[in-house]
Amino acid sequence: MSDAPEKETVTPTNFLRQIVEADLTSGKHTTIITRFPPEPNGYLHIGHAKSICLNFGLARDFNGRCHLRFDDTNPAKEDVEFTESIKESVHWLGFDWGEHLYYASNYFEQLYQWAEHLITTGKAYVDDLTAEEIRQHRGTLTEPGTQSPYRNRSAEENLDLFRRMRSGEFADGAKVLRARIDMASPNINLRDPVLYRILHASHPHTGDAWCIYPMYDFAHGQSDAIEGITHSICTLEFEDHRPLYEWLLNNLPVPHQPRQYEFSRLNLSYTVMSKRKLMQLVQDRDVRGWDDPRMPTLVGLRRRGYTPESIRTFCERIGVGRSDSWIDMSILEESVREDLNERAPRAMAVLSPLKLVIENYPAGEDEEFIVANHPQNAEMGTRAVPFSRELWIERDDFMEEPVKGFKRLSPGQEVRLRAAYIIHCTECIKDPAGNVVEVRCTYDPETKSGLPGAERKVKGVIHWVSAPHALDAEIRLYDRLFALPNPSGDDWKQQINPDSVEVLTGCKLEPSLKAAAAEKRFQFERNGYFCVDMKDSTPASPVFNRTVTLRDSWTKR
RNA sequence: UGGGGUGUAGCCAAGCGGUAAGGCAAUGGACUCUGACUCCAUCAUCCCUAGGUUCGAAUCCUAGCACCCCAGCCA
Repeated sequence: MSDAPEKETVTPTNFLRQIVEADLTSGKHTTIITRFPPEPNGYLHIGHAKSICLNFGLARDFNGRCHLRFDDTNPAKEDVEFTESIKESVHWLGFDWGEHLYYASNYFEQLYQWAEHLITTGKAYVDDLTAEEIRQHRGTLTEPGTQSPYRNRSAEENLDLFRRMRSGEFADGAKVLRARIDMASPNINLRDPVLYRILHASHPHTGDAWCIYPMYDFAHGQSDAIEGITHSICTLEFEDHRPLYEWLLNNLPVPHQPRQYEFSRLNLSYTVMSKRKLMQLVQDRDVRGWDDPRMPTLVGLRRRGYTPESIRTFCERIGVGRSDSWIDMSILEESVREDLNERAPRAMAVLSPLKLVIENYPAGEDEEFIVANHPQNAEMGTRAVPFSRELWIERDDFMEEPVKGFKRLSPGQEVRLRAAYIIHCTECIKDPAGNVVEVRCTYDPETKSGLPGAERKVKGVIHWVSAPHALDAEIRLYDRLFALPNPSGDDWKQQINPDSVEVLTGCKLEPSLKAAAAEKRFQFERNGYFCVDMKDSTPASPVFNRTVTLRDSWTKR
């Protein structure tokens, strides 16, 4: 009956969606097939999430499919450790490749045959030049390259040599197979690119079956062709490779002609995204591992408390384009807040405890308040929160001499204890050094939360935890990993934010948090969103990670 | 000084010759038993610059300028 317009979730368009739409309506394709092709040499990060959401999202929205393909052509750098983690992260993010799990290494035999085909047709040759010599012959950006003296070997000789390369006759680096294209091409990728190199290394997936391995360029397009990929989407730095991608497809009897499209990779402020740098942070112990909650890896974000939904929302919001861009961290942060605000049950936790004593509350007595788990969603239920004469409150919620605009507790002032009573501060007690160690106050029994007539307005509301009932916990406060928006240069590690993690012990939690399961997320009222650490937390000594703070329009001033 | 790209608000990003969507950030206000949430309002006479075509240009043309990528037997 409502006239309210449907709240439709519009997926923002982008040039790739338009291409896919056009290809489908024109009949160029009846279904689309995309792929996400990680190299198993590291953990997935938020930049990969952009690609995953793009590729799997396109397939999902246009009733196609998306393959997960490991681009495992370099056994020197790859490891099974990474393939399991990658699969888990893709699933965690919410995508499923179904039966379509592939490895480029599954195509090694076919690729080899195609290499022989190239040799036979005079379009590839075995080169004996060293890596250094090949580099010198390549020319420069402004000068053409020069031909290798081995460039004009006969097809028969090349075939013989290539077969002997395969059989293991030569040492690493002794020979390579190169495409014969154009040493004078202005596109350096076309100056007789290396197709195969000798690598006497055991492969995580093919074992010792091979001692020659195809280069990326010789594996990727053909793998796309074998799988029937219609739209092969990669990042901008591969744009220069597209002529080579197409040259190979045009010169080989492939079963299908995929098309490559490029988009700009994600840059996120205050963090780093390159695998090399992430690896270095882990190896140098600047962080506690790939899943350190400060890392932009998916395992790190997960441990930090980010939800898969929030990361998908983030990827939708930032869009897909071709211009270099730096996404502000606040977009990622706002994406989790939005998700967690709706889904995280509320609880009270005091991070930096200050004792508060209610002088007119009978000693030794206590009571329970039934508190809603979510202020806007009654379906999330209620919980019992104990109250007593001695409470913990946040140190920051008391100021002996309040600054202008301070709405919390100070001598002579009153404030509401969330879900409980209004209290009036009488005095504070200090240690010999002058530090406030205890706050004294009185309460008004008539103002008990929920009581008729208890809605008297007070300027502030603070959270609290009953001291005798409190649970002790460790809480880890995380902040951005780097102090500068774009950590770069040789001294990029000098730019690590020294306060990127602050470990608080002796924090006080309300007792309902006792049985919280690993990864369970909460909003600690007025403090932020927190989750139970999936590795270090135990029922006896709980550990929480701060995912993100609440927006704060007060301390900002 | 070769080749390939990109330039729309502080950060992203729609726009596809008919008179600048949206999000994040920011600002002001309302509401509030979370200084949260929510809500309302403000935020590009202008689209890298300069010319040109056109009744009309961010969109087309020309010439510049700035920035990014490419010289791994990495991907």
